[in-house]
Amino acid sequence: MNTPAAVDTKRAAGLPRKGRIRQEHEAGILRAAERVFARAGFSAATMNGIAQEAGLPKSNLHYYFRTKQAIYRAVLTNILQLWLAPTEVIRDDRHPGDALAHYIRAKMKLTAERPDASRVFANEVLHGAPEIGGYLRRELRALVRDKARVIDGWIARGWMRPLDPVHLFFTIWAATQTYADFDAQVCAVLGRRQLTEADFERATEHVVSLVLQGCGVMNGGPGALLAAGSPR
Amino acid sequence: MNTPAAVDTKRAAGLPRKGRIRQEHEAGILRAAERVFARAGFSAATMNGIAQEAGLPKSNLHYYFRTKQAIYRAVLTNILQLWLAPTEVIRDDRHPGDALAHYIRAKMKLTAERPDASRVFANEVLHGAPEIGGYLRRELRALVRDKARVIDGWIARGWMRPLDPVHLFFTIWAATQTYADFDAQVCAVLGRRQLTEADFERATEHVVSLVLQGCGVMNGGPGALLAAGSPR
DNA sequence: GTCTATAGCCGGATAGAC
DNA sequence: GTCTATCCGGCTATAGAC
Repeated sequence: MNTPAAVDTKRAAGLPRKGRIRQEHEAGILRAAERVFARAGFSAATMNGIAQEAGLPKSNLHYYFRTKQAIYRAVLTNILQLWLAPTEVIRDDRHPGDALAHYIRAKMKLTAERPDASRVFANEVLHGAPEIGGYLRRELRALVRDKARVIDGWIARGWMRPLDPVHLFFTIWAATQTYADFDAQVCAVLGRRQLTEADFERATEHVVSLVLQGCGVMNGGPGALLAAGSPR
Repeated sequence: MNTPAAVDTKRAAGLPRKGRIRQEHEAGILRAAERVFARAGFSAATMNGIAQEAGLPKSNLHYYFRTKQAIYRAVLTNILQLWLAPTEVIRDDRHPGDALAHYIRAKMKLTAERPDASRVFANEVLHGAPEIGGYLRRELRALVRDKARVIDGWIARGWMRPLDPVHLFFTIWAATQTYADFDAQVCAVLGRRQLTEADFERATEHVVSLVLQGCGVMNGGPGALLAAGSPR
């Protein structure tokens, strides 16, 4: 929605080209909105709250986006692109120990760096994905089907034990995103006020080693993994 | 809040004993509220919606619970008890392959049978656990500490590989509850309108085998586990 | 204990001056 | 393009008849 491509589409349709100010304000609004939606969810989030977070008067928001829902949709569109990019490393010219470890690390990095994005997405799906349901049924489903075929290839070559690749994705998504979405619970149990970088490193190595060993692959790239799985 | 103990407390404090009608209506309201809060979250849920779901006029709700928040808290209290009960099987007179498999199956059974409870809990934690944060920091944290000690004992006896028991809990919770909380995403990817019993069985065996193998234990009780590792 | 009517507030959206 | 003032609908909560 904010990409050059989208701008060109609008221009082709005869709408005015976006000025620099407009682009900057729209981006600022979306950043603010992501924070507010993450904290409050869609309905408890207020235009006032977003406006304050963005440092603009409320009615200015309505100038750039017609409705609150339009802002929400734009935020989700940004997130979806971010979310699926890491799957790129899952390709059948790679070894699963390498590819899966990279994938999990990339997902966990996103979780650590963009927790608000994760929470907005979680909230949307938790309430039935009213806005992005179609996207999930089309693009996400097709993507998972492709990647599942790659994993089936690895299994056929004996590089990992037989398992259901689709459920493997569910588990990886859940295990990584829980550190953003359920942050409050994780902090409560760990006795932290907020998660440190060290916490995230520990969490990452935990998930990587559990999943790799769970899949029956144990050479996870540059050494780091074996530390966790050595005995036994 | 609805237990006999709570009633007695109130009586001791001089408040009127709960009549049968009152108990039934309160229970009906809480059941309805769980569904509505699960679908909409706290703020988008309306007293009107809960009243309709419960088959009562709106103002009747205010007779039994002073505020919407009071209903919400009562719903959460019920859920918390439900949620922690399955940890009971994690005791050091059991073998991890047995105990962990039972625990995961119990959690997944709850997820399948009480998805709304899971979603209300998820929504609460996702938004920073404003109501149950104290409970999580005290009771949940203490419980996890105890159970982590049990798992450390299993590791010391060589019954499973060394890993961080606390993060293991995070992973198990995430991997099981995702089938309720992210139900919309799971359905979209699987191409289902809603998850069948067979889907849940498959998911359960997937999580059990991934976690047990990931923990380096492979004798999971009465045989059932090994089936999951067979070809698809 | 139940229900109707309504008070009172809040938030999204808009009109229109600058 | 920006901002103030305001409308309007919907929500929680309560008052008070039955």
